[in-house]
Parts: sequence; C-alpha cells; structure tokens
Amino acid sequence: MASGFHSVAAQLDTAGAKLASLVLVVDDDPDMRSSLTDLFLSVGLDTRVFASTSEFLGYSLPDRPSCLVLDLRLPGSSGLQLQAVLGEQGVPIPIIFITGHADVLTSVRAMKAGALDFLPKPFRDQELLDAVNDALRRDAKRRVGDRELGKIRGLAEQLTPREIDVLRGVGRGLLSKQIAYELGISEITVKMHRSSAGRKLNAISVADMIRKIELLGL
Amino acid sequence: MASGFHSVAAQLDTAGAKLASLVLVVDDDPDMRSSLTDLFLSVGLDTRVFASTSEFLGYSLPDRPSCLVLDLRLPGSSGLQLQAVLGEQGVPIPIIFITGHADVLTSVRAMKAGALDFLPKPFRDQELLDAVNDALRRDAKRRVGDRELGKIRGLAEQLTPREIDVLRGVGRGLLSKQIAYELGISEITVKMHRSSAGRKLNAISVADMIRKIELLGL
DNA sequence: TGCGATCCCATACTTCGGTATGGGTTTGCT
DNA sequence: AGCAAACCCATACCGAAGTATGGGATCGCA
Repeated sequence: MASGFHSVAAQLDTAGAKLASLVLVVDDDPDMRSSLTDLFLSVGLDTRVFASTSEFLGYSLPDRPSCLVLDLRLPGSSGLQLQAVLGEQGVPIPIIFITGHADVLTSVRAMKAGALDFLPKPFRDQELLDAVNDALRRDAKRRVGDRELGKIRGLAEQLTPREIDVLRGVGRGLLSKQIAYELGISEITVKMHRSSAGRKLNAISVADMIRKIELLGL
Repeated sequence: MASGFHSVAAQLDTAGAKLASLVLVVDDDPDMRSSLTDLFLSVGLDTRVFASTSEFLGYSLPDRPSCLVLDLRLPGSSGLQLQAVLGEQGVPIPIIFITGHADVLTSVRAMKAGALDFLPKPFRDQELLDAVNDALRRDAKRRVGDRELGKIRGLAEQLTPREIDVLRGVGRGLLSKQIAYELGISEITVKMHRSSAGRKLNAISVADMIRKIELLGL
C-alpha cells in the first residue's frame, strides 16, 4: 500500500468500528424512537428501534457490540421485566434506562440488577451518547474475552472423558504417577492422555495448559 | 472437650462470627444514630456511629468484615464526597446509602460509583438489615481473597530481582533454556533462580507456581 | 461384520526440571 | 578489611515429562 493512504485507512477503520456497533432502542413513543434514531445515526451508530418488549424479544441479537436503550414504562411488560428476562436468559447486553416517570426505588432496583445507567427524561443528548459509548465499549471488551473462551471451549469438546480426568489432575498440580494411582491406571497411559489433551487444546507449554484448564473451570 | 459442649460451642461460634462483623454509621441526626445502633445491636451486630464524614475519616478501620451505612446529606462534605474519597484511597468497604432527600440523579450517581444499596427514608428495618447483611457477607468474602493474596505477596517480597525476571519467563511458558537466552545467562543459573524462587513462594508444583505468578501479576 | 473411537499397556529414548557439590565475582554495609 | 547478599557458572546425577513404536481390548454403529 502507498504510504499516502495511511491516514485514509485509519479513518475508514474508525468508521468501520462505529458501524460495527449497534444500539437497540425499546420505547413506546414514536417521536422518541425517531429522535433517538436520528441522534445515534448523527454520530454514525447503527440503530434498531422497537415499540415493545415483546417486539424486542422477537428480534435475534446479531453478533456485534451492542447495547440496549430501554424505556422503563412500557405497554405490556415493563423495562424492568425485560431486564429480568434478559438476565435469566443470560443475555449480557448492557442496558441504559431512560424514563419520564423516574422514582428512586425503581432506579435503584434497575441499577442493582446491573443496569449501566439510568437517565430521567429530559436528558441532554450528550449524556445519553456518553452512556451509550461507554456501554458499547464494555460490550466490545466483553466480547473479546468471550470469544477467547469460546475458542478454548471449542477445542475442549474434542477431549475424551478420560483426558478430562487426567487434566483435572494436572490442574491440581499432581504428577503423572499420582494421577495414575488415583485413576487406577498406569503412568504411561496417563502420559498418553496428557499429551493427547495438550495437543487438542493447542497448549504450547505447561503454563499455557494450566491457564486453559483454569479457564475451562476444571 | 466433653461432647455435651458441642452445641454450646456452636452457638458461641455463631455469636463470634456476628461479633466479628462491624457496622459503621455516618449520620448527622442523633436520633437516627441511636435508633440505628439499637437496631443493629438487637441483631447482634457491633456498631460504631459518626456524626460527620471528617469524624469518620479520623477513625481507622479495624481488620474486620464491615460495611458503611451512610447518610447522603451531611454537614460539611456529603456522603457522595465521602464515597469518592474512599474510592480514591482504595478503601473497598461496601456502602449503603440512606437519605431523607432522595432524588433519582443522586441515587444513580451513588450506585454507579459502586454503592451496594440506596434506601430513601423512611425504610423498613428489615430492608436495611438485609442490605447490611449482604454487604457484610460480601466484605467477608473479599477479605478471604485479599488475605490469600497478601500471604503470597509477603512471600514474593523475599524474591530477588533476578528471580522475578526468571519467574516472568516461567509464567510465559518459556523453557529454562529460552529464559537463559533472553537474559543472557546460562541455563543452569536460570534453574537455580527458578528453584530458589519456587522455594520462597512455597510452590509445591508447577501448576501452583504458575497460579501464584499470575496472582502476583507478573 | 468390520471399522473407528476410546481406552489400555510396555519398552526405549530424549529433554527438561530440579538438586547437589563446588566453585567464582561484584556490591554494599559494618 | 571483612562479611553477607546477590549474582554467576560448571559437572554430574535423578526423576519426571514427553515422544515413538508397537501392541491389545471393548463398544457402538454403519
């Protein structure tokens, strides 16, 4: 590539990163939906809007850094209920509440349940944008870690039950001899499983192997 | 010990665990201070009360599971300011806010800054007790982890600079040979440092050693 | 019924970690 | 000047990890 393109490439990169992020909005007020869409689009953030929690739940989340801007009071089930449902389902999307009818008890409950922010209307555009950017940053960071873990878990699926038994011993710092005794098999067989497991996990060193064993929660 | 004393011993143990916990209260209202003291004492929780943030800051926290029940509005500096100060100083004590003049913005700010709960007055005694018990449980748990880390850090102080260099290599999964090359010394010397460091850290196995290296953040 | 996966074992060998023994140097403090 | 601490190195040996080679047994499924 010609060196003259460096700054252009950097700009494209930044734009690409922003486009990769997605803001989900759930609000029953059509005016709010459209003004929020405008707001987010104006700073280059991709946006999807929903009028109710059920509409949102019918939408399958794409694999992109994203966050949820959620109105508290909604027809049907409330924003808090949606937060609870997402929590039960283990959906880790960061949530920012917005509401016109704020009270302390509700805000505290939402925050204790893990909301990232809670903005009473009216709020300044910049407040919401700051919160959204923070949320997107966190989600992106979480995704990096999750992907790493997912890769290792994928490799771990190749492991046979016996190999897992052996790895558990390795993680506890036992010698092959001791693992053999515990499992009632010979030392050489333990070594086989051990090295076979190491190959499957792509463990390039003992340290690496132990880290991966810990990550897998063995 | 006679077996007849078992149940008595168990009771004493439970009482001991409660006595080991401490509730700190900062509130400018003398009535509130005394009623909270009564409340906590009635369930066997040791309590200290303070009328202002400066009075509290003059008190050195004992090494016991504890939590802070903090009034938001205080003469002098506010509860939020105290929270900020404690945060800056790295004092990890869990905070439960109570206040008669609650507004959403403040409650959200307090929660975002890490408060465990935020109770507008009037609240039911049981609400506060639940929050306090949760806070004490968390603090106790944190202390267990911290003590473990403290022990290892204590051992790590015995390490010489060179031993730390070598441990860094071990943590990266390098062979002694490779570490020797990087440091520009011979393999046998690396082994010396390595085993010497292992002895100092009380590492009973390679797995144990690597775990400790990770904990120390090398 | 045959094939693949999983599990098991043995012998032999290499490499690595770890220890022991027995040295050496520099640096800094008493 | 003497001494301790930290650093360095060599030879030699042991035990453990890991690999290679060459087997055997069971089980489920195509």
